[in-house]
Amino acid sequence: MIVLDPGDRRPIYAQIEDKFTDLIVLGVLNEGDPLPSVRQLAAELSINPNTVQRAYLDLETRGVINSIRGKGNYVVDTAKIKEARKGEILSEFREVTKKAKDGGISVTELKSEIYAIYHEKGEGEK
Amino acid sequence: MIVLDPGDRRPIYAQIEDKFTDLIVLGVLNEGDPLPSVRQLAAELSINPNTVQRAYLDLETRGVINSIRGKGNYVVDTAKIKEARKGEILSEFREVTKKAKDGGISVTELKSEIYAIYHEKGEGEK
Amino acid sequence: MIVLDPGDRRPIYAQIEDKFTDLIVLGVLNEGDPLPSVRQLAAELSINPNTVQRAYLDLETRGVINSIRGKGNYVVDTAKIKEARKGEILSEFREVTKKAKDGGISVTELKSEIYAIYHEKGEGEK
Amino acid sequence: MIVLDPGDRRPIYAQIEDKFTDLIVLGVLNEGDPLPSVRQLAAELSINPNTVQRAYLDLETRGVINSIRGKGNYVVDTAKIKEARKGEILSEFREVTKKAKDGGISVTELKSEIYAIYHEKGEGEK
DNA sequence: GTGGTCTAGACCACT
DNA sequence: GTGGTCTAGACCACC
Repeated sequence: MIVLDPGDRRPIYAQIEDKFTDLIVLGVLNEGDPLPSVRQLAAELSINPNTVQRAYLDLETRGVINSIRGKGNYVVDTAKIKEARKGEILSEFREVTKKAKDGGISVTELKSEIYAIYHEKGEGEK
Repeated sequence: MIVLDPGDRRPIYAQIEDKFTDLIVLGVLNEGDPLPSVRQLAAELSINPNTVQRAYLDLETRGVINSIRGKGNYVVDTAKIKEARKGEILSEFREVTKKAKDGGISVTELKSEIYAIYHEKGEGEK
Repeated sequence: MIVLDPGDRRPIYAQIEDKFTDLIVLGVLNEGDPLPSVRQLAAELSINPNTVQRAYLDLETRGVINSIRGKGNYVVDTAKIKEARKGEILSEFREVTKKAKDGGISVTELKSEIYAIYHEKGEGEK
Repeated sequence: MIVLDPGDRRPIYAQIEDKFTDLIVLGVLNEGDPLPSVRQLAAELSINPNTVQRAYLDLETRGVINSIRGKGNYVVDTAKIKEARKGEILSEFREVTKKAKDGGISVTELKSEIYAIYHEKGEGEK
């Protein structure tokens, strides 16, 4: 369900957090769904349970999941997450577009990139 | 000439490197132009000279500048830099566009963002 | 009769204990009154019978109820409970008042809060 | 500067967080002031550096302090903290006052407690 | 020197 | 079984 990218320079816990928010945004995980247990996910990824714990703690702080002692971790609030995520992406998009403008990249070039991505047939990757 | 953003979580040396490549891409710095001396820049930004040193060292490794012992640091090779930078930006742009697609953002929305950025009146600074 | 608050971070057994002492302090439950059976309450709240058992055990240890094998659990000693509870509340009250003082909250502000609470029309529930 | 209460049932990291926010509310720590380094505080309290780290991380997440790699942790935003703290205290105060009302404690009794606390001479404790 | 991440292993509280 | 806290000790990145 979750796969780590060893090439990714970000901390492991951050990758885990992102993967789960992705799963929520994509609609794979829905309100009330349980996350894998701390120990189980740690075993699956062969990392330390503390690292998973930390990721889950962050997710709880951000209001993405609800941790219940002795029971498990459950998704909450998918709507808010999706909205927040959309805002983040748009702000990133604006930033990189500004850089593109400064770097002398033309509007047509950007639009053709968008076209390519939104109309690609096979999902080839992942 | 260079301003640090304390809110930026990236290491200071990385910020410095980026600022200088930005200045090159924007055409403010051109082939042969001198960079401020390590000590002077360190004093200006009130940071440790080691940090500036490291940034300059990285820039030299990447072939952006040329360090001459006892003389100073000089810009080289603006063309290659500009090309490389353009590639980086485009790859970033593709990545964020993919995320936007997954996040359910429409093509029209992206295009309107691009329009807004490319047609905004120059607002002097930042 | 008893309702659990999932938002409450305290352990379920503690919530159950508190609810029953509340019912006693409020005069809903009186000396000799029976508590619901372990199994019945567990079913009602859809929680594990062990959790209810633990709550009842604690209440017995504190001398609030009397467990009779094969018969049930009965309230004892309402007077002592009420006194003890009053002491607890006052000590909590003192503590938070001290914090209020340190936090720069004025006496008038506190008194107006008290006034509001003691004179509010009963708002049925919650 | 910071003292732990072994009798306190709350986790150590939570105690540390509270102590520092207290110091801010009381005006002992002000905007820009540095906190003790992770290792130093850990040594002082003879606890594990990880525990201090966790406390500082939480404080940073809550926007109370600013962690700068290789430099230290610095207080930010004292005004917002003080306001938030005041709100928390008032809400606690309301809650315990309601309990007092339900427990049959009179308004006069509460007011006399307030008087005693706000007018005590020697600060005896801490 | 500083903060940040991770592992290994232990113990506790709760269901 | 579950999540939560803590220790000990290591290594990295940054200043």
